[in-house]
Amino acid sequence: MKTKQDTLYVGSLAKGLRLLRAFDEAHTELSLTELAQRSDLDKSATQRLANTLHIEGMLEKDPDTRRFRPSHAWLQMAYAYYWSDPLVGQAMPKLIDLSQDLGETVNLTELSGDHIVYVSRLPCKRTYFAATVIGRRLPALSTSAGRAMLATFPEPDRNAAVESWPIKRFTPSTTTDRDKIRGSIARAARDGFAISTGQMILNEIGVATPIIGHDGRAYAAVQCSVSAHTWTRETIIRDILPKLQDTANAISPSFQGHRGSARPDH
Amino acid sequence: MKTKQDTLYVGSLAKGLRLLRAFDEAHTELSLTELAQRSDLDKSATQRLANTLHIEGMLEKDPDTRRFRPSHAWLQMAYAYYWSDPLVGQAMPKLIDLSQDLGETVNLTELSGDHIVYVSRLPCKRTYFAATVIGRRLPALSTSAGRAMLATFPEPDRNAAVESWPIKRFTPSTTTDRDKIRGSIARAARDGFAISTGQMILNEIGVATPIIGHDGRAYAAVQCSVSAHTWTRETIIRDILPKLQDTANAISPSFQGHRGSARPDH
DNA sequence: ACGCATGTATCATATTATAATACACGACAT
DNA sequence: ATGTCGTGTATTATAATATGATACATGCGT
Repeated sequence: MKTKQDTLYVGSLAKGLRLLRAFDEAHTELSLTELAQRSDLDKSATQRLANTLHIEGMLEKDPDTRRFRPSHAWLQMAYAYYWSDPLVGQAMPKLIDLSQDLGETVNLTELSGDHIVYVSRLPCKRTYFAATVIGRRLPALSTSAGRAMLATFPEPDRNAAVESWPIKRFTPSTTTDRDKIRGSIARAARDGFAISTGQMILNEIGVATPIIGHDGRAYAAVQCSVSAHTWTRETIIRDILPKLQDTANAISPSFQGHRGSARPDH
Repeated sequence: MKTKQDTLYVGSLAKGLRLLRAFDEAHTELSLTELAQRSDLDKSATQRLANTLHIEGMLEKDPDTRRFRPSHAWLQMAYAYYWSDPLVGQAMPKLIDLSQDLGETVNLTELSGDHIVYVSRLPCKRTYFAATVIGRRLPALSTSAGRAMLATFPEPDRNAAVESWPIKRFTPSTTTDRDKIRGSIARAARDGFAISTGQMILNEIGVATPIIGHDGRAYAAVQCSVSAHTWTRETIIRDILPKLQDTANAISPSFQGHRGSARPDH
């Protein structure tokens, strides 16, 4: 759009990234023309860029169907990420203990702009695979983890987020009323944890506790997803919450600072 | 091997990818000059490309230290990968059951050229975090999973691999003798599973069973890593192996075909 | 056999990325 | 203070590079 502005901006690289972003849960393998459509590039550009990505091992190409797919290199990216994120190394052993102790699925999530990202996931009970895979992004306001984190922010920031951050309706019971969300976050600020019901999946309850950073704010949270068939708000608070909080608290002190999410603001 | 390759090769994109590849377990955050050195690009190119990657959200930049790091987008790549890999969706529920049943760490690995890649990982016991993170690549010949897969290949292919594929010494007890490896694979071909001891980490035993594809070959394996302090070859074969095999067999029939790993051969 | 959609290859053109340069800032040493 | 070094940043003129229109090839359906 405004590629013109900067001589420090390499358009070809950016276009190549657009090809990569064309793949998601609904588009797992793409033909050349689909790729072109989804990344809004003309056929020639797509051809050249996709070919380059293929040669460089970022895209696999089925010799028969001629369709492209993410390669194993995409997993290596996650590998590199894990090492680069100081929180992951600190948290993993404790999260493993927690999941063994609880016998329920435990997740580590981080704030990423106005979304949360599932950074690590320890599935225990059989659960919807789809629900939370590593790397999934969800609107922070619609998740227990996001609310637990936001609850640690000063009130002005909190309110600004509640007003402007995106919300997406996943189930009929997803909360879209921002006032209710504000209330939920206020309660989380008071209690130190957040619980949400059926926001993403029906009959799914999420409970999250914040991992507080050096500045008193949380940019990460420990989250636990359980079935509403076997758990209630009360039993969760009684049996899960204490251990969840212990884990989050055990991670917090050993974790100082958070990854600057600054974007260029030219 | 310069641009002369083709007019279908976009050098700028390839260079950008080299920047991404500069990050690994030993290089978790890089300054501009480090980035330039590691990707073998001059300062100007690095500046432009890194800036582009930053603007596009692929690299975070610490405003103070000016150093770059992988962003959350790197996790999203793994997310997209998971959806694109037909094996993952099939295997996950069964792997979860298995890990719950065994109470030991279970991994799903795939063959990627002459390496194996950890595609999914379900940690149970506290274990070295470093050992196996998602996305890690290891020389196939040095791993139980790699040998279990190779064992399903016709003998000529097997031998060619044993001769030419790379080996890396990780511990004093890593097997570097290719004849011994050939023997290990031959045994795996006979038994239908592979066991290796102390290849990656001392006092660590790996056992793997192949996930057989449509052509009788395995491009994936279910693997289990346990401590030599609590397990022996015999107890593993008695208590772990049957369940491991059941799981691999349960995945195999529902999984037809494998992702073509064809590279361009111009 | 035909049209249509898709993947592939080619090539002249100028848009685009390039790499040399100069500037700014902080660290450290004398 | 004053110097040098190592950085990160910004600005150019230059031509090399990516571009996209085009033509060719291939398969699929009717």
